Amino acid sequence: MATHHTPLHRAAAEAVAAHGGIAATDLKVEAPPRPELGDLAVGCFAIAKARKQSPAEVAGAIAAAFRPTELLASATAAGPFVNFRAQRDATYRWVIDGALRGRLVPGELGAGKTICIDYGSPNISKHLAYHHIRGTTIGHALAQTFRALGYRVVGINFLGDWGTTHGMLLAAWARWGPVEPLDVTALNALYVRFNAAMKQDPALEQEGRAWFKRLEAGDPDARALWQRFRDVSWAEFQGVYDILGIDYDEVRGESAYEPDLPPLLDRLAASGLTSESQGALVVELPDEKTPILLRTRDGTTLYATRDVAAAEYRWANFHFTRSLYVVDRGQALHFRQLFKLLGRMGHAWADRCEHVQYGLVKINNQRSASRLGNVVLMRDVFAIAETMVKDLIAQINPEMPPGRVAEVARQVGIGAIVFANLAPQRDKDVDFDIDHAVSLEGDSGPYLQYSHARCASIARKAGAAVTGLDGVDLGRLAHDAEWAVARRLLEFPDAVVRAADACEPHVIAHYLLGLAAEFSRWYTLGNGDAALRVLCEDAATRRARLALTAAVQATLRDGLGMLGIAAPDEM
RNA sequence: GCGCCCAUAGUUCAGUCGGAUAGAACAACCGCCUUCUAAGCGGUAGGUCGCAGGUUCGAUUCCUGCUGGGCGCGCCA
Repeated sequence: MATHHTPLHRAAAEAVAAHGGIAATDLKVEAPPRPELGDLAVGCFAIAKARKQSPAEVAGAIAAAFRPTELLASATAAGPFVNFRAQRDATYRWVIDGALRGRLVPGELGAGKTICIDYGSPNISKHLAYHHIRGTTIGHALAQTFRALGYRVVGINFLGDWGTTHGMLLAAWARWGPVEPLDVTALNALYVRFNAAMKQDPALEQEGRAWFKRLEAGDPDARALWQRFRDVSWAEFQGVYDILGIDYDEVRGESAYEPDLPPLLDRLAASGLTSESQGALVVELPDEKTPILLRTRDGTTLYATRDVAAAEYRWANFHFTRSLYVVDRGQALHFRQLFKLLGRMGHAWADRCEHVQYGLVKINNQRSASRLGNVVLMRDVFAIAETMVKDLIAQINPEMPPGRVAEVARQVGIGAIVFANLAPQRDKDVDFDIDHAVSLEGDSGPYLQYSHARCASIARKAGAAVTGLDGVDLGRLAHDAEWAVARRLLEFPDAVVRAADACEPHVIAHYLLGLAAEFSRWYTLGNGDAALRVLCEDAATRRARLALTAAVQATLRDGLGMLGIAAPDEM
């Protein structure tokens, strides 16, 4: 079952389906491997099976019976495939008009649907280390993508601000505090020191647990100190989110669910799901070797307990179509158990919850972890990237005013880092390497931004911006390189929908690389032949090429926006 | 031991709801700045798609086994 997102794809599928035997929505419409074969291809395998004929026979019959339509000019059979050629004028019109009006992607797809996305969600009192970039950028990209498709998105930062870890910090403060001025670096150092000390003296662990128990019991001193740690941490995190352009809809940490936990535990006990094991409260789950723990033998709650409460809160408040947890793969077991538990509690919406997992960011081939202290900070990598871009601009574009340089250097530097984290599939581990993370050429964020800046530069030089197709003679777009660009634009809707369905932003990242490459090939033709430039002599041709350029620019801008990457007009 | 994930060019990665000659980028080599920004473009070279079976008209894609690597497996999150 596939839904087609452009009228051309629908027309091609219908032309084949009209021959009988299969529904248009069951036909895959794709681009042929080589442009000389055609613009859209439909394989006749399924339909041939249904009709008990050979695929080539069916393809031949469909091609022979084909009559041109407003959108499709011709159909030819090539073995088991029917290859269609599009009517170029009509296609240019649909695709350019759609891109200029931001309506290439089906923006009504998510109408009336809500998607909760839990992403980022760092622990307070710890650094935002570089490895946090992965989940943060993937989650933000998904939020932006679903928004573009018309979904109501609730971006949630489920701050890790509760649990034994925070008791340990209070214990560390009691031993070695106070620390002034207080910032996340100081808090993180306390945490690392406490973990190191705990290795020497296991009794410290109990100290940490005792402090968390005091915190959970509402001890005013513990609460006040915890609140301060939380405020200091959030201020730091927010600075980073601002740089990344992230604005959460909900910042509700684990602590927010604390009042819900006693009644939740009562309800679970009453349901008969829970049992006691070695002093802890657990729930046994089908096909799981280990139970899920909800309360320690000390009587304090756990991550899983608060996750149940948070899931119920999200359902009660948002009635989500999907509830996504963008969290690293290491927590796969936890989420599998959590969702099973929600199901056993009778929540029919449990199967709308998805763990959107991603691979590790490794540093020097090691897993980075705050508690070990072997971290590279996100801010430090940002700073390196900005400096690299600044140097490059000084060489390439020395006339750019200094204030503008600072802004663009940040946009491009951050863009490079964000793109490097979004380009591989989620599941892949990525090794941190500064040159790779801040790649400025080849398949990179800056390459996309550069292509966008070139489009913008052409528009600037042309004077008036193209806002519509009135009076534009699209028949002037006669070059195959221009057509190749339009064909690529035609694939944007499907790329966006696929990215959203699979929660895979890299689909968009790779689509944009292809679009930028196609545009760059076209653009470069003008280097050798002035008649092939967008800003050529002939006014009517210039208008048509400007419209196509504007469509590319808009699509790059929109696509980069979905990835959470800025699209500067010059660089 | 059990579970989950990964394995494609020297390197980093696309392609995998089975389908037409497996694509980019980086690195190497050769070209293109009187050029709308060369952060670019063209070309050459580089692949037994980890191994072995199986299903199929057809497998890099699905299934099984194996090898190699990663992660996880009750009181952290």
